[in-house]
Amino acid sequence: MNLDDDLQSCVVHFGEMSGHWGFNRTVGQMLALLIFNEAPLNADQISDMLNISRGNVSMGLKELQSWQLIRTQPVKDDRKTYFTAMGDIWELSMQIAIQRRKREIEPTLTMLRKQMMSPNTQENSYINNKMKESLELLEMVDQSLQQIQHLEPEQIKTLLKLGGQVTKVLELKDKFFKKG
Amino acid sequence: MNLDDDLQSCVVHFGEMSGHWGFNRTVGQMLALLIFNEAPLNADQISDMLNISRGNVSMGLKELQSWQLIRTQPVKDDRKTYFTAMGDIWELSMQIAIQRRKREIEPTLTMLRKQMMSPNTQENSYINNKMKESLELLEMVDQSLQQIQHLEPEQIKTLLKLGGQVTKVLELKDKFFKKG
DNA sequence: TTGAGTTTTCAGAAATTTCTGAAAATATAG
DNA sequence: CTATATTTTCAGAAATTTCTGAAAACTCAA
Repeated sequence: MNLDDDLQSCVVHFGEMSGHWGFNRTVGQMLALLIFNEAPLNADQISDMLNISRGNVSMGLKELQSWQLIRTQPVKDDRKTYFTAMGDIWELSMQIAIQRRKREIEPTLTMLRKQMMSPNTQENSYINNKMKESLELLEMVDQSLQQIQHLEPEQIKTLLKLGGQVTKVLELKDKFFKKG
Repeated sequence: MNLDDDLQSCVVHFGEMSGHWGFNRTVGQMLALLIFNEAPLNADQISDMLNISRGNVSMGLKELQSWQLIRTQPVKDDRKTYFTAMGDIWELSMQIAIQRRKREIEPTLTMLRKQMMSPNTQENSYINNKMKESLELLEMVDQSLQQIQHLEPEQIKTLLKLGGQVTKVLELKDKFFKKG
C-alpha cells in the first residue's frame, strides 16, 4: 500500500509535529490521513496505509474522537465503520485550540487561584507577587481565547486578518476609546 | 532541604505542565524555581532543592538558557555560577511564545509551501485544496503572532485586554473600515 | 440462536525519553 | 604551574510512552 507523494508528505509531517499538537506520532498520522484523504476510511485501511497495528488504530481513533476531530461516516453495503475528519481545517484547528486551552491553561489557572486563596500564603511576599502577576496574565489570555472560541469561523478569519496589522488595531483603539 | 508550600506547589505544578510548554518535567521544575525564588541559585542548590542529579541540572540549565528563559547572575565572593529567570512573567511568556511559534508553526508552514511548489502536485485535487486551506490559515496565525511579538509588553497588555471584548473590536473594525 | 465479521482491550514487547553519576574538561586562586 | 573548585559530558540505567497482536467482546444477518 503506497500513499501518493502529497499525502505521504502530509502524513509524515503531521506525525513529526504531533507531539506539539498534543498527541503521539501515529495518532498524528491518522489525523492527517483522515483530513487529506477525500474518501472516508475504515480501521483496516488506516492500519494498512500507515503500517500500524490494528489495535493501535483502534486506540488512536478513540483518541481522535475524544478530541472531536473525527467522526464516523456510514458507507452503504459495508458493515465496517468509516471515519472522516470533522469539518474543514478551520473548524479542526479551532477544536484543537479549545482542547489545548483546557489542558494547558486551565489547570495552571486553577492551581494559582487555589494557591492564592490558601491561608498560609503571606501577602506581599516575593513569590506571592509573582503568582499574582502570573494569574493576571493567564486570565487575560484565557479570556481572549474563550471569547474567540465562541465566534463564528468567519469572524475569527476577520480577526486574524486584522491581527496581521496589529498596530493599526491599537491606533484604532486609541482614537476610539481615548477621545470618543 | 524543604521548599516552602507555595514554592513547592509552583514547582510541582510547573513540572507537571512542562510537557505542554515544551520541555521535560525536571526542566520545568527548574524554571519554576528560578522564577519564583527571589534569590538567584547555583546548580548545587537546584540539585539539592529538587533532588535532581547534578548532571541533569547542568543539562537543564543549558536548555533553559537556549530558550533564553534564564541568565547567569554573578554573586560576590562566590565562584559558583548563579542563575535567575530572565525578566518578569510577561517577558518569559513572550519568550516561550516566540520559541513555540518557531517550533510548532514554522516547520509546517515550510513543508506546506514546499509541497505546493512541487511539480507533481496537481492543481485542484482534493488534497491540494486542503493544503491551500491549511496554508492560508497557518499564514494568518503566523503573521499575527509575529507582529504581536514585536510589540512592547505594554502594548501586548492593551491588546489582550481588548481581547476580552473581541466582539467590540469587530464592531469597531466594521464602523471604521466599512464606512470611513 | 448461531457464527462470521468487526471492533476493543490490554499484557507485555519495543522504542523513546529522561536521569544518574563518575570521569573529563574547564576555570581560577595561590 | 599546581591544586582545588566548578562545570560539562555522556554511556548506560531507569522510567515512561508507545505499539503489537492475540484473545475477548460486540454486532448483526440469516
